[in-house]
Amino acid sequence: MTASRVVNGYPHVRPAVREKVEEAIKALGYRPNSLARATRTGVSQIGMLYSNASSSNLSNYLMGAFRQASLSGCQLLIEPSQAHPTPAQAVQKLVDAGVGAVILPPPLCDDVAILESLEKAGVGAVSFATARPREGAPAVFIDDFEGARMMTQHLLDLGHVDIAFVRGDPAHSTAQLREKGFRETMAAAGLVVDETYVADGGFSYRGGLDAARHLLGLRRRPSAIFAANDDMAAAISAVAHGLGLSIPADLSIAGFDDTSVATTVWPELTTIRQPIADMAASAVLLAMDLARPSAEPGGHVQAQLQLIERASTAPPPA
Amino acid sequence: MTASRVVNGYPHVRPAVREKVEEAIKALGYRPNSLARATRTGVSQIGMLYSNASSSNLSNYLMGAFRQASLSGCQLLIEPSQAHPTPAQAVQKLVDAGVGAVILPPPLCDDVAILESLEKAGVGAVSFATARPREGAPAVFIDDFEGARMMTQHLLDLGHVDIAFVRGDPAHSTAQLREKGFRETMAAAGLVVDETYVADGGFSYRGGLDAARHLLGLRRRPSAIFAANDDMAAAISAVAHGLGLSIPADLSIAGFDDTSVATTVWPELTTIRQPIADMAASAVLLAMDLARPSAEPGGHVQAQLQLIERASTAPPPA
DNA sequence: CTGTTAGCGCTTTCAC
DNA sequence: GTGAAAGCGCTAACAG
Repeated sequence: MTASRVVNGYPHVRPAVREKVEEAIKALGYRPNSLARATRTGVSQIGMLYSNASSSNLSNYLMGAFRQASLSGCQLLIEPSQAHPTPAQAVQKLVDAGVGAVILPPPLCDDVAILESLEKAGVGAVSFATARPREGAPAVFIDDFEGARMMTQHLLDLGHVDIAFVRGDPAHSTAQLREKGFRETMAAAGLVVDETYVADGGFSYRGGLDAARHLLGLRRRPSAIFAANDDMAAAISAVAHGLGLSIPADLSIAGFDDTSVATTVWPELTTIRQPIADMAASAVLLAMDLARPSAEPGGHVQAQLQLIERASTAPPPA
Repeated sequence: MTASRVVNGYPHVRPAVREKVEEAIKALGYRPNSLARATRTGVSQIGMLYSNASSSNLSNYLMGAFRQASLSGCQLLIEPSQAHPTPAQAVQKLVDAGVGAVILPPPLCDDVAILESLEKAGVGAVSFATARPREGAPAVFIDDFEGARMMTQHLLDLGHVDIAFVRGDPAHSTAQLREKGFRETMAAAGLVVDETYVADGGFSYRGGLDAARHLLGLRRRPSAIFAANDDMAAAISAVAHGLGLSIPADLSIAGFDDTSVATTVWPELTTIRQPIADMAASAVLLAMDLARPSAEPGGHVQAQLQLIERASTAPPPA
């Protein structure tokens, strides 16, 4: 019993005893059995939706979530939201399966109807990677505005002035914030954004292709293009190569997300990394809190962004 | 107890009773608790290595494995093999963690040294997606030769004659088999493979770029290129676009694997789909068998391949 | 064919 | 502060 307390870091154990237990743990190579633990604590299943949309990030999302679930001894039920006619049905399936809480990625995490039906069913929801976390609702998120600001500043610091921006899908709140981050940073540097330098890419490779053709066909070509995600940045890279431009000597390209395509294309993309796996792990933890009867809702976790400098950006041509 | 027998589909239960139990299960919405089950059956942890190499397939791999692990109530320990100086150390870490069996993707599944050290440690190994399953060793795999044959035949049926091939990393046994499948199908059609039409791509996007530059720079350009995986096919597509070629009107491109890039690029790639998620699930099942004391090794599971016809292939230009 | 007993590894509760 | 008792949901082994 005392050993249990030590393992769980509970108080009311004399330091001397605690130390002895810890020694024994090491000596015996003891590892707690999270399955057995779960039988007692009764932490049930938690549901996780996913949409193929952010498919490059999917593996990190799954990995982080499952690793945490393993550690915490809870069961994760994953459900592809597009396998159902409507996302609401996907959520319903999880509720019927008896999950204690649900993790909702965008755009579901901003869907009021789904949130309400969940509340009615008494099942908690954790918003994952939402751009606007709501008060009193558990959420894990990043600061999209700040990420865009960091990247824009990076390009500015490199000496770029003619910077183009490729927008994401305006339906996603993240896309709006990233654009805002770009615009305000440009303004703060005293630069006016030429509207022909802002193109729509819809977060897709295909959209990035179109945007790149427009941008690189301009009389006065930008010296750098900042795309709101990596898929679009990869498309821009492909088009630029096609036009015989060398990257980054003739053109700098920057992405956002640090998904696997960022290191697949050549040269590898300078981008903003979101710690998706850690974020998913946090979401599982929040969901487990929610599933407990002692539900104390409202935990917010903001993940740290990081600028990853790779080979696709450099100072502008002289 | 009788209920337990029914749930597990054991014999020695009168049909009438079985039916009654099943009714009750339905009426009560009973769902077995796989965690509790696992405490009794003692099915321990099973380890799973992964390499970023096939990163696009990673999410399917993880998803299939975790879903099965959830169902079977076993814990999955995943370890990125490149997080360690040598793959052997990654395996060792899992062994030290106390896993009962390990799932090995390529190229680890063909590494004799690793297999031997595992045997010495008394830990079973399941080969995942190996090209040459060994007798007496559990494995789940596909017929790479047959997949390459299917695709080559598809191009042949479309009317192509000048078909180029982009090889994978020759260190992977799958790469060798895919090339063999291509060559033998061409030979069977009475066609001689022009060696300038066979290029190395090393399974990477970068390598595909180089191969495409070589192939599309040839005096007599092939009318179709078959790449041994989707990453390389995507690279070829990018280069072709750059040269102003229209796909598939001027050039057909085919890939292999049906990873997410196949539907990311435009036009979407005709490719060979492997049911990675199902394969991973099978691997977990095999691993669990292995972890039990009653170890009856040698299960082989061959997964079914499917040709996915998308927009990147068409008859050759007139 | 069916039911009883015991126990998996852990934690909650409550005595001491 | 510490430990004894009980029980989570399930199944192996045995008894009837």
